[in-house]
Amino acid sequence: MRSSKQRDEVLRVLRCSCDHPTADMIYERVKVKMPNISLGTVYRNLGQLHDEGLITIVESSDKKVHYEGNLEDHIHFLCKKCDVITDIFHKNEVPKVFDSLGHMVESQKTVYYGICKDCRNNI
Amino acid sequence: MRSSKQRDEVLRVLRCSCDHPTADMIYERVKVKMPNISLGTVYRNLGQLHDEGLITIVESSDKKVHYEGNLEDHIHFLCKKCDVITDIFHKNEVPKVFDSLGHMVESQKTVYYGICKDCRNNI
DNA sequence: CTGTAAATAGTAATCGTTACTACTTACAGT
DNA sequence: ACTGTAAGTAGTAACGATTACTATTTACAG
Repeated sequence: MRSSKQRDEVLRVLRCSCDHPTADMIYERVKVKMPNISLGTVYRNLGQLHDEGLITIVESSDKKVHYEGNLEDHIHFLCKKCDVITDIFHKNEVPKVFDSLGHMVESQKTVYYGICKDCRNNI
Repeated sequence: MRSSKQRDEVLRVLRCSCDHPTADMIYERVKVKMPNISLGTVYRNLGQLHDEGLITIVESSDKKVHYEGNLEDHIHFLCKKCDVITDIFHKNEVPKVFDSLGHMVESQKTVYYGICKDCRNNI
């Protein structure tokens, strides 16, 4: 992967975003410093950064893909009314944290990511 | 919500599916018994069933929404090569299960769902 | 420098999902 | 049973997030 100013700026913007922006939101923020950047460039670089493991994709309620630049291990609370995603960093005190934040938890999901047996053998 | 044969069939198909089908896959399966059903009907009923909490949405690697009719509490393993989603029901023995299945886990995500403080107060 | 392959801007195309419309159906009230 | 009506449906058009394409620019190895 060659270096590019556009990709650097996309990554910088995402590292500075504490919300979980979509490609379009990132596009608008990158345009502040790079008015001529193309939306396609943002999409391509987000894909590359994700492939490299430098950013992650966050599940959301709308149909758009949300990105996150904070790689620190944490969990998400997703409000089903306003769709806001809240970061929770105190992993070991989850019930206590939700209690103090005032959020009402209704359910939870855990997903593991990796490579399955078949794909490992068929390389 | 009034009863409808189409919605009953969509739910029946999803209850019998052990994979995690998309709206289009469900459409094809429902068409076996109801050849004239409309794709829009499938989408609308999937939305209603989800709103009623009778089915759940599963995160996936492609851009499509995957549905699940199995409400039993379990976790998912998502292969990043073949995108197959595997159900894991032995929640308390996760590392052991992955070991015996031969899957290589690289990362995990936990998401909590509910209603946030602000939305609870603004009702 | 210079050749080249990757990256970009701008635009067109794709396709999963929603919206719309005329028609049908479930079902509550008579 | 009838009937009014509002929800549900089939079929099709529209939408919009994402991807593909193309001519041009840029990074960088030799």
